[in-house]
Amino acid sequence: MKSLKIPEATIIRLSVYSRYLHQLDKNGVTTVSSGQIAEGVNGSSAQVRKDLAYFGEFGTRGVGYNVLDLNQQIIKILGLTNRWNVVIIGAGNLGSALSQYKGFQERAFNVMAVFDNDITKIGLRIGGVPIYPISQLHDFVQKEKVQIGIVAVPATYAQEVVDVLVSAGIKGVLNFAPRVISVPDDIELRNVDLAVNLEILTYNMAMTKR
Amino acid sequence: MKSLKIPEATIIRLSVYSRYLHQLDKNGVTTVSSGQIAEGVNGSSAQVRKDLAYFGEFGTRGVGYNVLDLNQQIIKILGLTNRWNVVIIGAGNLGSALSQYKGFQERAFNVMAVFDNDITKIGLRIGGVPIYPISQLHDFVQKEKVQIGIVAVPATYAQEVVDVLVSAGIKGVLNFAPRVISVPDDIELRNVDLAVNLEILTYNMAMTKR
DNA sequence: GACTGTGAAGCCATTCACAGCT
DNA sequence: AGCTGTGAATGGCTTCACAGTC
Repeated sequence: MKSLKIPEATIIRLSVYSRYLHQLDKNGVTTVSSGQIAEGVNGSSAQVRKDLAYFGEFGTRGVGYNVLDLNQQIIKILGLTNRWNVVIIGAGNLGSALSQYKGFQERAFNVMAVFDNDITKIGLRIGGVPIYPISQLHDFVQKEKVQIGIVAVPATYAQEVVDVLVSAGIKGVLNFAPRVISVPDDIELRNVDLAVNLEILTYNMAMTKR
Repeated sequence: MKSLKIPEATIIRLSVYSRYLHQLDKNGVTTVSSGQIAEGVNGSSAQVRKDLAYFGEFGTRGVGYNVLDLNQQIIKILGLTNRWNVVIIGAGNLGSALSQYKGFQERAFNVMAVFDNDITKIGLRIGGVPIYPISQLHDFVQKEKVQIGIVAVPATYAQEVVDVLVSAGIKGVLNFAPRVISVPDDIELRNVDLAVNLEILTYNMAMTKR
């Protein structure tokens, strides 16, 4: 493996390129240049080439990139050639929305179950995904070899839930609770804070007003 | 105005500090050091001090920061002293979840209405927030002086909806649709792509396996 | 003694510019 | 002629280390 340190920003962009390439392919486009990709995703052509260069030489000089090949390569880089087993914890509004989110299924994610401790919800299904009690979370993760847990519970319970996931052998956590979470070093953790995103927006808006 | 260019990463962290300070305050803590904040948010103390130093001198040498004062200052920096009017477009799962998301109300955001073009939903309310037809979006934004639009419609309609928002005089857009959106230079745009977040997770997980 | 505020150093990411291929 | 791949230059963010203050 030659790669050593790849900027996270590069990975984010690769994911965006991938979606754009998929769109191009659907429109019957077979070849694309770094300049065209840049235009499609609001970036620069040098940036696109640099990002791809971390992982190999996917293009043809004088020509460009083959849309399908390139997308296949990116999908491989992102680790999406095999599907991932996912559980969602929290059957509230956000958890329900995430469990039906088409974008997950379309990429390589199987949402296998939702867990909640509201007795009235247990046994129900959200768009085909069953709801189980949190007491079964640990065993389910272990038995079904779930690799990713999406946390959509109130902030107060977030750490507690993550601890259960970790003890059951989860490998990655996507946390939507607005709370700082601790996990062991070998567990991947990403936080999505919806309010933070709005606040960055307002900061910029308040700024430009001057 | 002395500030010229503040890293976006700093703004994101300020938002996180703010939430942590709020939590400290609720626990009765009145004074805090940069080191303690760093510990609470998984950062470094130097980073905390640098972030704050962009905007002024809020601490006392040898002592630390006053929790309440500092949080007040950050809230001011983030532009959250006045409340912002927000509309959500798309009454699907995600739009519904967002419209009831407590984190928005708790900070400075009024979710005034949800818009959708599904006739069966018009007139209903999602947790107190009314649903109106998209045909009324333009006039509502204008009349109610809505500053922020949250886009939670399918990717195909996202640009279309944003165009309406812009023409009605919106100032900021938070886009959840997995599609690259164009807006004029004077409109703030932020994208939250849920699938991208999962994909970064899988990239890192696939990496560490080697 | 403890902790902030900050210049300087170090590190990382992006942009530039061009050599190399088709 | 057109476009990729990449070393070099630039710019930006983070970390270090310490002077300044309480």
